[in-house]
Amino acid sequence: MAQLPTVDDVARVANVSRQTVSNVLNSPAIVKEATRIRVQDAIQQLGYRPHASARRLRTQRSSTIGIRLEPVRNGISGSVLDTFLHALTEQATARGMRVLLFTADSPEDEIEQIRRLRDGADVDAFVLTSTAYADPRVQWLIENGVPFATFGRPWGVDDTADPRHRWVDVDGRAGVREATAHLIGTGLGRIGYIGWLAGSGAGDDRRRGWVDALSAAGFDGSGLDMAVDDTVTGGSLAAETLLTASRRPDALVCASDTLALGARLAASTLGREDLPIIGFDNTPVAAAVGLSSIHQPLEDVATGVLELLLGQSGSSVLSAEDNNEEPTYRLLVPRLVERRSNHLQLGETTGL
Amino acid sequence: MAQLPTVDDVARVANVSRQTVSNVLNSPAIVKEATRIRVQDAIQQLGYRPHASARRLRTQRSSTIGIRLEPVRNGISGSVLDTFLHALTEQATARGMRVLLFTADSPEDEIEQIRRLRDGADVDAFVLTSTAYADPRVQWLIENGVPFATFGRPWGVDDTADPRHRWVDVDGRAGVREATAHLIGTGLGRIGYIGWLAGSGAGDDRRRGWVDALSAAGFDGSGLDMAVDDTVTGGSLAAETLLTASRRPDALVCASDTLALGARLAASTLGREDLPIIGFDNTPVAAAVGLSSIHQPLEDVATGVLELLLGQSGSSVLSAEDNNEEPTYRLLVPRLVERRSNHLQLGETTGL
DNA sequence: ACTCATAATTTGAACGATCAAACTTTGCAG
DNA sequence: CTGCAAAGTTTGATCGTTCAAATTATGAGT
Repeated sequence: MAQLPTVDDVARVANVSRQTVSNVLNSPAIVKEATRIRVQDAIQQLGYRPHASARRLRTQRSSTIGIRLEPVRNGISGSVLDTFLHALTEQATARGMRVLLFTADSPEDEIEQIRRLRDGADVDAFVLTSTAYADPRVQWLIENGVPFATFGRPWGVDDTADPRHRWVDVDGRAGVREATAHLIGTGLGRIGYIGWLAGSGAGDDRRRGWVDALSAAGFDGSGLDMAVDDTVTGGSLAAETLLTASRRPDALVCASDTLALGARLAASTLGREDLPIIGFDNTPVAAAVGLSSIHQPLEDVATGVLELLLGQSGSSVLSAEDNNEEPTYRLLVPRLVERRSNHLQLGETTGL
Repeated sequence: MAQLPTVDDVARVANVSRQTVSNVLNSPAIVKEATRIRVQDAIQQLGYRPHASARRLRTQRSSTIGIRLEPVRNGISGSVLDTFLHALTEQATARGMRVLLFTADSPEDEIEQIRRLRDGADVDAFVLTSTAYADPRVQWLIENGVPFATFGRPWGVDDTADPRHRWVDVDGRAGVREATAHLIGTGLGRIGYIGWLAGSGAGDDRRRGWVDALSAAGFDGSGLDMAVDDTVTGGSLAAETLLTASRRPDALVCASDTLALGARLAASTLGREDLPIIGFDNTPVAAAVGLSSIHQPLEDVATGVLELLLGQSGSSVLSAEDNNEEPTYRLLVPRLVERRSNHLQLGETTGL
């Protein structure tokens, strides 16, 4: 295999100097048009592409974003991070940045991996997902002056306070509020809620949305909510408990599609195929089974993360210090996707 | 922020030359023990880490593997690639390699992206997933001498022929055969099969496994199989058709968990909660719903891919030419994971 | 035609590491 | 104590690019 062409090769063919070739690539405006065209032809002809490592060495920028790939967990909602990662990669590439993966066993290990990648000048900025109360990673990154942005709020601390923490999040509370209000709007009165155990930022936030909507409508939610692990079985058991209690809900809102799927299965088993159920995350599973769900605008999250890191249109990482009075966070609004249960659809198509 | 320390800084502190520091890092054996310790102390003290781009420029190796992140599709099986990606990243890191993501709209675009990353010397080798009949990407990579390995066989061409194509795959045929034989072993005679439409390598292969097992047992499969799109609805409709036909199956094997989930829903609707159903991929959804499934050893696939690319223990990419008579492919055997349907479990726990 | 500012281009140095070759030290046989 | 190979260490060059400063070309105003 022949060596890859270098700036010098291009310069020779175009009859200019190294630097002019470099200028055509990096600041075309300062090169005379005739020269620029000549150089571009030479680039085309030789199939030249700048050597990424050489450029990075000289500019002291890696143009690379690091992100941890979380292990596949309970899993139905795994597609959320997957979709986000896809959007992030796509948009980062469009801005001339690369996305590098790493894995870690724990927050501490994640910090260690971040340190490794940063010290090797491999990565300019990091994107963190799934932030928790008093997240140790966030604290470490701020203290060490490493540029980063998170998909997830700084739960626990005053959300908007620290401009050194740039974040994007989806307003789960508003989403659940809307979903609950929607059900109320269809004439239903007893809307149940199945959420996660207390203590997770996102979980507590979503539950508040349900409370909001009920009290706005003047309804009483007592005895209509459950808090369980984020598993299908958890959702099933919770739904079963609610649906066999004295005060039965006539619709359910769930903190995740996982719970919603469990609830759907339990409801069907109890002969309540028609029970309206709304999940959260709008996963492929929800789409497949015909569950309504609250959709997070993940592409917009990716856009937001990149804008906070790189500025409106830039392609190099801004340091956390030089923010120009812009807000350093974005709170996006999710939207409800309505579906009819596949159980019903199945019955209908059977009839044909 | 202070500049990161360089080899020269370490050399100064340890009272040796640049090169000795480099040797301590890259070939510690040739450095006298006393010196080595002194240098290592200095490295520790300064928190030195080699500048990745500088090293890559000099060595002309990026130590980076590129992989395309596919868009989230129909989706239940999305976790397969996710899990594989996680395993690959983890094992690659352990071998001193990085994993860089990219996206593409089509095979042609994927080739274009690969070319971009290769020409920029950003990536040493590529890992391809989801190979198809006469895959254009494979052909391009071979012709252009770009090192790569695929998760998926070279369908269509003689599997083992071309040593320039290094691949790892899971023997779906054997998996389905085993699953079918297992059902036969429990005394069932009419095992149905729901698979994909003809024309996909993996799909046709899996169907053969079902045929294998039936003919080995001397059973007749006619009228017991269906070919549909890989969707939950597809699985539902197929199962419904089979279960309401004159010759009804008393168990089902499916080409994916997606189909299996659909089949499970349809079976339950038809009052056949007890119908044994086996899916493929062992996704979180299957685990959640309590579906038996055929599990692909994705960690072993990642190990295999890296061994084919880097050799048994190396940490730099081997060119496709210098294979030492080793086979350039691996066909791994999946295993059946048995579960009892959650519908049943739900009923049982209700009884308590 | 002559300034002189500005545009356009070129040259030398540097980024931080490793390679290859040169040099110095060590250890052992004669 | 000398010679000489092997072990250990250092020096100079280089990877391909961009930065900073120096140089040359262009053109408007007098």
